[in-house]
Amino acid sequence: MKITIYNSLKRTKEPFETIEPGRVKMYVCGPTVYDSCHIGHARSVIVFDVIYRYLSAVGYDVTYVRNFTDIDDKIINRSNELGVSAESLAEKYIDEFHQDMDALNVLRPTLEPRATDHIDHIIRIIEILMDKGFAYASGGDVFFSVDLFNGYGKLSGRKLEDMEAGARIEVDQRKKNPFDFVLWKSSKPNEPAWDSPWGKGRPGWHIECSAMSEDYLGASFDIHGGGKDLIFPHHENEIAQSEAAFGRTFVKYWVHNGFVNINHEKMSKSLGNFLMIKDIVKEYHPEAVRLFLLSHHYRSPVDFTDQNIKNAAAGLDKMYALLERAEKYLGTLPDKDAGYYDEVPVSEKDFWGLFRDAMNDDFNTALGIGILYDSVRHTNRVLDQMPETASADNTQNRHRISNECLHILKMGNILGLFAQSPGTYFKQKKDRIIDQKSFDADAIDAMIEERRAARKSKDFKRADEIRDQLKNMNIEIEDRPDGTIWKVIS
RNA sequence: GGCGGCAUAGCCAAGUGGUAAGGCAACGGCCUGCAAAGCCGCUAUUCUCCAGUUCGAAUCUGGAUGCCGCCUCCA
Repeated sequence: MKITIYNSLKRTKEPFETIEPGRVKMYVCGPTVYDSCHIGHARSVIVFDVIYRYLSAVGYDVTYVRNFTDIDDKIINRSNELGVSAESLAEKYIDEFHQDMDALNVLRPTLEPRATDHIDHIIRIIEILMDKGFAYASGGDVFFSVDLFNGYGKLSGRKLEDMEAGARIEVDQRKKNPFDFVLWKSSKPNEPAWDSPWGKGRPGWHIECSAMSEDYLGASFDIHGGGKDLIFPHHENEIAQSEAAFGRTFVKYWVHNGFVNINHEKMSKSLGNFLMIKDIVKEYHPEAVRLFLLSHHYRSPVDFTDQNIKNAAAGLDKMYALLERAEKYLGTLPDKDAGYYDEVPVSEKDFWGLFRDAMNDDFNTALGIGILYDSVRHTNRVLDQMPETASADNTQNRHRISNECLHILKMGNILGLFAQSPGTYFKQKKDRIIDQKSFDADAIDAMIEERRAARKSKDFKRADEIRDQLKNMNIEIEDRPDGTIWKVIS
């Protein structure tokens, strides 16, 4: 089955055919680094991380570029407020971005260019646009003339004459058309500035992406992504600039992810309900955040609520519990890149194949996660039918379990799950809770030991008393063949 | 005003013409000293409403209602 992608430009799903066979060139708009990243950034980054992982996994040679916008009005304003240089402010938030994304188990893209490293290239493109008559200078600013670009509005489906110019912002009188946008912006004293043929200034927002994408991917490339809000004006303007300058189709597939709401409300400054990544990962496992976000189709809005994220966290526990069980049985889990044992009958369902079908259909991770749950349940069922430890069992059964785990690990690898060993996962989780709730782990272990002794001497009354005591402390115990474990009920 | 999206069980959520995935919760069973975990079963004759196309519609068309997003250098 071939991959289909929903193309925002055509408003329909299309078969995915790369410009160059076997190669994918992908550009995704990264953050403007003037503040910490919130859950919305996480979604966008994770969505494209999964697309990157998947395309790579199925054999494409993927060049993935994600930029940093490190010069912009917001950065300048913030740096003035804080009394630090724009450069050091950007540096700080680039570091923080990396910390957040590493925590979320996001792979680094092939390249992470910064706007300020591409000023020369930006100026060259503006010069091309001036030469071709698409741009005009006024004062120290340079504007792009939208009326001269045939096809302006094709991505966002807007017609210039239908839009309410200046409905919400004052129209700049120097513009020939209110929708003309700035390519080069003259600087005020003490603002970061670069020399240009039009005087000292800095690039406009949109032009940097045209420059950086052309630099690393060429004038035409396969996939351009970003949040839905970027469709207009950012991506519309990128198309206009790049196609006007280079005379070629800019991007083949436009991919846009939906928003994250918090308790049914849009995140906004006025509501003050921004959820920052660094705060979320203090409370929830980063992979639970991934599982939650990827449980919805990437184009749909998702609603971040306590209930929903807890649901995902419980699901992740269930998956890791199965992996722990299998690991105990096998001694060690198979490597995700290992081959299947083909001398044992493959399970009645090829879960990895089904997962691939789901991903091939416009990266339907929600459907894929359903298949992942299916395979977890199936593997639990198979394990139920086998002796508890591998020592008493035969090679064929071991290989069968190994194959099932391989399916699960491969799916997890695409979704960015199961980066930890089950042992580490559960230990970290427990340590974190002990730390947060100041539990005395030794005391709990002592109670469990006392209960074990009571059970051994058939004093079930005492054993149940201890269990009830623990339950009152929000601790639940589980008697396994090889001992009793405990966990905190959340 | 222009453009776009969404409405599926108590909750979350897949599903774009062939008879409703998956998760959570609830309930019944197996297992267990009893639990927990795991497994099995059960849980929407039906997909906001009305009309139409079709042998057949959650899926297509028209209309209604409700909710949401973009048109602000917000992912």
